[in-house]
Amino acid sequence: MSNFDNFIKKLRNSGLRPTKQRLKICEVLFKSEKTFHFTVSDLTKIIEEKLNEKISLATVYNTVHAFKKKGYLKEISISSEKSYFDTNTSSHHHFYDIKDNELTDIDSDQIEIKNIPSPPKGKSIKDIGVVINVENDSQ
Amino acid sequence: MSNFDNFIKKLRNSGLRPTKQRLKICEVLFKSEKTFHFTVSDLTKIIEEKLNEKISLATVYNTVHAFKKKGYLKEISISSEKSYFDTNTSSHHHFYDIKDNELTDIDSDQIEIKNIPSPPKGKSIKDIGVVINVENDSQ
DNA sequence: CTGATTGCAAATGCTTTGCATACAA
DNA sequence: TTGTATGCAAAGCATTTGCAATCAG
Repeated sequence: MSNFDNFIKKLRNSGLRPTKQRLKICEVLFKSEKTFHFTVSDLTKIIEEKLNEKISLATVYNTVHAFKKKGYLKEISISSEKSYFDTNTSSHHHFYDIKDNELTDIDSDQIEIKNIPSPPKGKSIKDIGVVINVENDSQ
Repeated sequence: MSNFDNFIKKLRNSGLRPTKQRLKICEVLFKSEKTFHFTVSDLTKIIEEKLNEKISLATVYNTVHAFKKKGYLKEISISSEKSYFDTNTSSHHHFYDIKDNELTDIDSDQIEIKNIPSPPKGKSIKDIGVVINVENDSQ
């Protein structure tokens, strides 16, 4: 079965109509096994430059949010300047290069967090995110 | 010595002229021992409502950035929706209530992180941030 | 057909900029 | 006096919204 058919199934299964635009975006995001990080503007650029297609910005936002809601994407809040999305939706952490705006994944089991303090009264923990800010050695 | 004089010294020491606006903002941010989190719009509102003063938005941004650069404030990137600043400039972590947009500090030594993976080649660790997302129990 | 989706342009919200005016030293 | 800082309005940018046109089922 081709990727294409998989994407159609994937979308159908979650109640999203497999439109041309959504399939294009699937192609960019989920074609490879490799996960990656992107901003909406990255994604738009890829669609325009690599695929030579034009999808309305509103639709890209729309789709990214739909995919996020369906759990195909995760939003990462690391920089106040840029809003990143991650095709790796499993619980994991990140290295973040402040200068280069570059994200690298860290497997969840690669880091051990001990002594997690109890959350404020009446609240419970939903998720833990670790960001390790890094910088080039020589500069 | 009054707070006021302290603020003047503080500003002078870092090469910032102690203007009326900057002193007002110091008053809001550093009067109490307690540290807190705020957005620029929070800060503007406090100045207007509590102090009954009017400081131009541009100046508020200006000052917050100047204070950040001088190390009097820290910027926290937790939510892609809001940009928070923290009067607690020591290395520490946060609980974050996604629904209420509420931040709570966690002391740095309250959490132990083990097995910190080595950073990408040629980069070194500058800082580690842990965000524990929480949610109200009953909803 | 019929509701979902798209695309455009306008609107929003936050932040920055340019520049004349006011201020601190 | 001289360079800083302020304040305003305009500009920028990312994101959202409204709505008519289009598409999928």
